Amino acid sequence: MKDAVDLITEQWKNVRPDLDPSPMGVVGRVSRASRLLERGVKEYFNSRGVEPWEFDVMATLLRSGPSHTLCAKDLLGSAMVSSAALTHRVDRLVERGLVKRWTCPDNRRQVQITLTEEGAALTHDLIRGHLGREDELISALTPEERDLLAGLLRKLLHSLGDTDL
Amino acid sequence: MKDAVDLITEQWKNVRPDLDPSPMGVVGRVSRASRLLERGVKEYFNSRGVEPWEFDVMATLLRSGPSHTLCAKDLLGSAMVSSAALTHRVDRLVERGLVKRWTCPDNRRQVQITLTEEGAALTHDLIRGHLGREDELISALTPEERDLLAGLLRKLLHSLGDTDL
DNA sequence: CTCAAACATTTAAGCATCGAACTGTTTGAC
DNA sequence: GTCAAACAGTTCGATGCTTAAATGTTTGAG
Repeated sequence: MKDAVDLITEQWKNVRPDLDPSPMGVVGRVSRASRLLERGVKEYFNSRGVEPWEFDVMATLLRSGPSHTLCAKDLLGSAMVSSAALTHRVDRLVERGLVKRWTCPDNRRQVQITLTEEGAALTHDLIRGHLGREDELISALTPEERDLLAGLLRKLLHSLGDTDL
Repeated sequence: MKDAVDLITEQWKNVRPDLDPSPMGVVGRVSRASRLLERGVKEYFNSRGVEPWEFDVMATLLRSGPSHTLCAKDLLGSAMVSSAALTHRVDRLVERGLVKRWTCPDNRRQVQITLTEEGAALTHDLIRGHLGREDELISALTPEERDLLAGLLRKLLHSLGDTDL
């Protein structure tokens, strides 16, 4: 069964027979799959009145430990966005009362961000449905295929220098 | 070898042992890989004074056939962006003299977009380096692994309704 | 001790995106 | 033939992102 990327690589072969378009077969599919998956994830969060990035920040705090607190720099590690974008995200979450921002007394350069009770409760409430939605989105793949796919991507991510923390 | 997503799923298992975070193992990795790959691709294009979306539009026209022409609707099919975004992209490319926009005489609702000589030459010039860069980005994977990965993603994309044309 | 460099975050300016409303064109049911 | 609905693009307003510059804090070389 052909997909959009097969059509694209075939077209390239016609136009530029001197080149091997196969790298697109991987990069293009990762990119397209990411967009479609993120679209599906966004649908779920929007149905719950939340933006995906709001969940991302809150989930990182919830996951981080019982204090539900991280400094901006550590939050930045998982977020894959610029520090300016993180400042903006935290601004919005503070406005919504989902996180608190406070200066660390030990190092007044650092800003600590803590999930409020409300933020923690909301995140706990969202995570089950979120995982359910993700499971739905990849339901075409068998458990073995999922593991295989995750394993290949892990190897790729490692080579690209992906690191948390 | 663990990656960032392994750490995230482990943290979830601690915080919510009642849930199975494994769908994140797939969705999270696709998303992170996509961001890192796109960052690498952007570096190449920026080094050549072009934005990735400029190349995307021009490459779609170049691939489409000898006339290097498509109407906006067809361009939209491959782009995975809104029609508003496409209008904006074409505006910018017209300003740079890389494409021409003209109303189809047969159906005056349709706008045709044609690559200029300069746009076609630039795209021909960019494609080799682009494929080289993509090949570099996935160089950690063997040819067999690339095929396997592409195959799994093709299956996933198909289930998500990805279609060109 | 001092002060320049390093560090952590915020502010500022500019851009690409989106959804929704709008303009102009074509189709087809009557 | 007429006119409402469908269609193809564009415009508008708002959002979130980026890079670069700015602010305030800490460190450490001398």
